[in-house]
Amino acid sequence: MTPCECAVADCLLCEARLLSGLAEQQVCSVPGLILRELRAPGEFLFHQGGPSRHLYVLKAGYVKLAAALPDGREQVLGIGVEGNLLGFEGFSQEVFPYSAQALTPVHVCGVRRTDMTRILTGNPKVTLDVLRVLNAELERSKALIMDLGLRTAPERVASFLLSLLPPGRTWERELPLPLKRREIAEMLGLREETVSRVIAGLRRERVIRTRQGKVQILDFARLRSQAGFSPAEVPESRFATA
Amino acid sequence: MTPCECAVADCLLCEARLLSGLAEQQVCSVPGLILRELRAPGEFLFHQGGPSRHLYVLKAGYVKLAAALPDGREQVLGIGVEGNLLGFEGFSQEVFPYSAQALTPVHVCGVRRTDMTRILTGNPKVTLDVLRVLNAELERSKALIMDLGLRTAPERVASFLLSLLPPGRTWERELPLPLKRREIAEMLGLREETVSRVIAGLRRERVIRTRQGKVQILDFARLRSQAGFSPAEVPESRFATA
DNA sequence: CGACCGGTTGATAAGAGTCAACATCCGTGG
DNA sequence: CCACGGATGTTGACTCTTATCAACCGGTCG
Repeated sequence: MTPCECAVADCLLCEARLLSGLAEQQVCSVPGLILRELRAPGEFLFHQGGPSRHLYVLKAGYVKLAAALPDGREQVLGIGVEGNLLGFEGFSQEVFPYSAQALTPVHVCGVRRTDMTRILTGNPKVTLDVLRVLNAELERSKALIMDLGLRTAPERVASFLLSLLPPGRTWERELPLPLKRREIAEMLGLREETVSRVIAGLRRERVIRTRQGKVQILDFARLRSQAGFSPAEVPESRFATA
Repeated sequence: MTPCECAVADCLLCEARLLSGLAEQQVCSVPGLILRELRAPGEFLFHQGGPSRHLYVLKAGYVKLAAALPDGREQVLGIGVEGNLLGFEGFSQEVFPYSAQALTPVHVCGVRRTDMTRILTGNPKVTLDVLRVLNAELERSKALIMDLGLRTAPERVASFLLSLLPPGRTWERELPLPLKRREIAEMLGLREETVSRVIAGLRRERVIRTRQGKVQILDFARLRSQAGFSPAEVPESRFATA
């Protein structure tokens, strides 16, 4: 019953038990089951098309999830944050349908797919948690679909900026923005130049302030109205889920 | 152990057992647990923003899943087909984040959310199945994101048409197309007129043939190349999952 | 028959993409 | 410590795709 050595609270995996040898023990303490990995910015956790032998739980850092078309066009499908499951689609498939690349120093726990199946079947509670996490991910995907399908460029950028806000907290603070213009564009189905222009506009209008990998929202109301949300509507955070 | 009265093979729910009173019995045979519903085309299974008291398993028919922005713009998020879970996001939320509307006569089984939790905790196997279905849905969402984020109008339409193909089967046959031009447009982030023009073009070029709620693919290779898929790549069916 | 709905087509406008130049930031090495 | 070089970000001029507005066709159903 020693707490998991990685010492992250509420970890899906750490909560799970596994019958190994004689006794039920915490998953984390079964030797060789969980591999803890550290990745530097730019490094890949896995590649689109590569064999999906592991699933990951993201413990710390930001990860870019992206898929490319054969001609090279790339779409950022989402940003993984602390607590997210990565490569879970590998659970029912042989190859990863997209790549995961560290944006910041990243800390993950990896589990072999086969082990994960065992863990899941033996831990209904964990499975329910996984269900919830997956559901949340589906939500985020649908939100991105809404952005791409029916918002204009300025609306998409505004919506994106709002999605940087952590759930409960209101704006005020300076927020980390681990994506380059290029990557924001690839996420929003726009071009780098367009994103730059829109952001420049927002800056001119004193709606936001940008500073080197950080953004500060100065006029929350205006940003929200520009994003096309209803006055009351609080856009669920699609980014900082942590 | 009487087979489920709805007589659909491989139904997630029917496979599940539930401890009710004294004995474990099939979920379907517990009176009052499953409500079977029949909906006419145009009718809603549930509304965006409405309270999510039930989850549904779609047994037969097509269902349109769509969400609207406060200003009325509507995005079709996907098409539900036989075997799909509907309103499952309600599992972790109080209100449905989108609406579900029958496109054809539709047959669903509904379960109260609270009952579903009980079913899931007691049936690890079912939970794994649900996981897989949810995963598949995530895939479909990501595929739509790819369409919206980096394909042009003609590419989107081609990609959409290919997504009508059932998984294993090759083209040849005439395929059902339960969506109006308007709805295709709402799904692809385009306008009715644009979809119409692109389809007209494909028809002129003898790539497809259209006839009253049906499409026939005449030139599979050309359609696939127009969609921007790699030569080998078979686009996973995002539509007729059944 | 006439109204309505879904679909098609045309002319024009607007939004975003493209290409190209330039500005900034930052790390590196002299 | 400063100067250079590459990567990132900004801005401008022009182009092209797709949206918009409008008319029209063909079927269906009162």
